[in-house]
Amino acid sequence: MMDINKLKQLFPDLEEGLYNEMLERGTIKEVKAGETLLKVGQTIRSTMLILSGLVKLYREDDEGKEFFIYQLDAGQACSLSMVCAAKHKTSEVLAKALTDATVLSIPLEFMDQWMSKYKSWYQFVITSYRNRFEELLKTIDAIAFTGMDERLAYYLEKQVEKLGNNLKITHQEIANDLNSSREVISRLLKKMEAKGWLTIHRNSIGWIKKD
Amino acid sequence: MMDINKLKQLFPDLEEGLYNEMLERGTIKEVKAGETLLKVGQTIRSTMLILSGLVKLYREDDEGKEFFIYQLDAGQACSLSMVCAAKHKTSEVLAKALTDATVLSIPLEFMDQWMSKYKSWYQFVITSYRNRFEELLKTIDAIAFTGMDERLAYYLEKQVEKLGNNLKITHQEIANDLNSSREVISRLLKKMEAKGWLTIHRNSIGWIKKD
DNA sequence: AATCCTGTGTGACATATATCACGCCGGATG
DNA sequence: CATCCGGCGTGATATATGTCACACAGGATT
Repeated sequence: MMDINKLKQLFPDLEEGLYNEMLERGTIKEVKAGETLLKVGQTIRSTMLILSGLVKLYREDDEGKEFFIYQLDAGQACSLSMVCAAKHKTSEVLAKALTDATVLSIPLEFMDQWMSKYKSWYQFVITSYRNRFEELLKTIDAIAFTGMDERLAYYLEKQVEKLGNNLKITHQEIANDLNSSREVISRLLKKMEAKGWLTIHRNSIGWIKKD
Repeated sequence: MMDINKLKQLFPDLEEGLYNEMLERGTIKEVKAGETLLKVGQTIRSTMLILSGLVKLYREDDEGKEFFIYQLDAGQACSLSMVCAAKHKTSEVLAKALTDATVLSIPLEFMDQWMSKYKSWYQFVITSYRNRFEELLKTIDAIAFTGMDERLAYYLEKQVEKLGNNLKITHQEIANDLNSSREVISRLLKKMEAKGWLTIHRNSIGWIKKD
């Protein structure tokens, strides 16, 4: 159950009244691992705050290929859904639950209200935006400046940070996230294993590299 | 000379008092084409609003290679410099004037003040952020999903939009912006010329393609 | 045990892009 | 005019990555 204290832990530094209003106005949704929270093109009617679990965000191309851009932890929010100056904006990204997750869904109409009513809210929104922005820049660095090998290493490191050093993931899934192909990923993983960075198992990867 | 009416034209929908304060607090700076406005790692002490000209934003890698991410027109602002919850943040991007430009430089201390004082200001900041964010996503699409040919076309189209259909630019400059090499760009341009999309001249490119 | 199915390994090949080497051209400068 | 230099064209080649074909292994199902 979600009470105000948990909310405070997850989203510190907000105003008292805001916590109450969040609980009052929002609805809690449970999603299972693998489920889609938000599709590209879907009209955004509410904003989502992550209470537990991990949510992965993807960019999609015309043919439906999915490119992983970043993921959201508990205590974070989908920045894009928090600001809709023009109502009926549609989503630019695809959001999927990586693990089972709980999200607090708040109808958009409160966004504008809270922006002016709670100073702490717009600060939250703005720092949220800024942080996501910086992640995007890092993502761009990875694609623009480095090869698949470094991108893969960066990807795995991020996953390990969040999920611990025994990743339950297939080579194919990694390939999809990086918009590459299974064979390429397999070969690169092989090289990394040879360097002693990790161990390859069926359906999982054991991470060893310390730095 | 910058008066309040020009300011209103460039940045519509702000509050009366804000325009006055902008002129009062800000300093106007003139920069020549090619000059650097902001270096990576430089501490941000003020925010910049573009009054005239075009400013290009780059991401830099360790070896100093510059990757073009987007550009700012008159009436836009460097989003990253507008929010500095933590003071003494350093810049994540490199900003260079593409043409001669005029910018309004406003010390950071006013940012927080204005955020709470002027509703229109934080709306401006937020929509600014959102727009830049969407541009970043498009940039990611271009690198992640498409080849050099499409990226080049996209790049040229954007330039033409802002600068008209006679671009004064060298192949080398394009290559730098796209983190590619001159030869590749030259060859691709050749193909596009063959398709009748443009004409190649020394130091310039004439754009023909309508859509 | 025999069969399937999914994940993985691997070689051969295609393609895009980067890099190198060199030559050419045209405008600027002496 | 002669020279130089920056911008451009072009072939040869290297490398990274994507693609195809197929083999294999291990767990699950029958």
